[in-house]
Amino acid sequence: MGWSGHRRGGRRGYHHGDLREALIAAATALIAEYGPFGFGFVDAARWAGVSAAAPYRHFRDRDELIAEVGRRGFEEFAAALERAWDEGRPDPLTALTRVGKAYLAFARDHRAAYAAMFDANLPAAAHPALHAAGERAFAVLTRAAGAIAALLPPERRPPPLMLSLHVWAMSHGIAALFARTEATPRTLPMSAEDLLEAGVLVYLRGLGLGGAPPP
Amino acid sequence: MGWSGHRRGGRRGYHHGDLREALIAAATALIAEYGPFGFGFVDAARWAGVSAAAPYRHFRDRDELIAEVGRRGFEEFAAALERAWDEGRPDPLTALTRVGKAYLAFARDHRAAYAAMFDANLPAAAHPALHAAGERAFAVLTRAAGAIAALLPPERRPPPLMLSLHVWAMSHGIAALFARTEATPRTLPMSAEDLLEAGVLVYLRGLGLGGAPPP
DNA sequence: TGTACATCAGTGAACGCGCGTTCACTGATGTAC
DNA sequence: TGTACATCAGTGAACGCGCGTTCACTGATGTAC
Repeated sequence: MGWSGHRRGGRRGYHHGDLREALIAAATALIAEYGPFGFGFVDAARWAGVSAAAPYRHFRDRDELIAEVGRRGFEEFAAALERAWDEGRPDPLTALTRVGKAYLAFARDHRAAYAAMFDANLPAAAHPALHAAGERAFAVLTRAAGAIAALLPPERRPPPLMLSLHVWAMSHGIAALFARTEATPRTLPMSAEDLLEAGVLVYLRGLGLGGAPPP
Repeated sequence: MGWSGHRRGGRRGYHHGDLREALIAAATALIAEYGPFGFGFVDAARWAGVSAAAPYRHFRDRDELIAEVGRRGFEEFAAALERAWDEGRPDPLTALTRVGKAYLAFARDHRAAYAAMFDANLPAAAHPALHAAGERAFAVLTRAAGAIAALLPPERRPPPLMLSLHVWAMSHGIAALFARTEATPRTLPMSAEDLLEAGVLVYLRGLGLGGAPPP
């Protein structure tokens, strides 16, 4: 995956073969362990088994490396949400619930990418590719929101953008507060997934979707 | 506020007078500017105008200083939410809307504290006072959620804890994604405050509160 | 197929820097008498 | 009221350390002929 060269396995000689990829893998591993601020260029080089000067052949600085981890993260994230949405099959509400689970699964399984995407706080202006990828991922959500909104008669139809912002905010809030177990050993009455699913369902019901209030 | 001594104004002689407070102020200023990972013990000392060794008289290390900023943040946060809730006057829905605004206002006006509270990721076990203060702040939300839930007939009443987790998650999500303007110059169709208010109202309507779906 | 050459990824030594931490000290403060 | 003394907050010098960055270099690779 993403491995373009003819070399296989580890380092073979004076040249690395695919140091760029190795550095991205290093950053991913190190961010997952120490957070986006807890690692450095030298770490990444050491992890990849090259000298401290080598990374400069591939990245201007640390931020550019983090930005690349985040950019790829957003691409994968968009693909995962897209897959979960599956064009709204079998119906938009079921599909949106699946998207929520995919969101949390991504945050949990790609901690480094998620941190690079949302915690690293890289200025959009300095990292346009990162920002553009973020927009693409968000667009998937907004498209889903459009399909949900279309279930309602036009006069009660909310702006899809608002809907997607709400879903995104609740997803991110739950991911940030509860799904990354490490620091907050808060005892939840339910799993993060169930909490998000319940929240989104209540919200959709508030829009007039999915039946009457609970019995 | 919190100034217990008889000294006023700045440094006067060999002894600082209230270095502990000065270091907390320094950390607050520095975290607001560089984030919880972007400053160090030496910075804080310099900011407070003392030698690099002085902070050790008051804090074991950097984390303990951050934890104290976070602990105080949670105390203030709890007080601000409590004030906004105002025992649910004039009615719980109006009061909860006020709490939402207070939440975002706090995140914006106390960036350093908010970051120390939610981004610094200090292990709860190592910082029990911080964790306890966090619980107290969360308890305010849960109390409000109880009053909201009590508006519903028992057979349709959701667990207050779930309700408060949902409100908290959406508030934190919006604060993290949109209210801290710096990194994400996303153009919102409305203010973060209005977005949160709308989200919470839709959610409450989904619970069966606050009237029918919009016209 | 072989050879000379250009390219450029990675080296390793070197640097300045600022951080965290320690230590014996110093001098301001409060208190006992 | 004055004096001697204990306390301890803050000093400043010193240290080791690892980071980021630069530089002239080296040697592996691919390619032109």
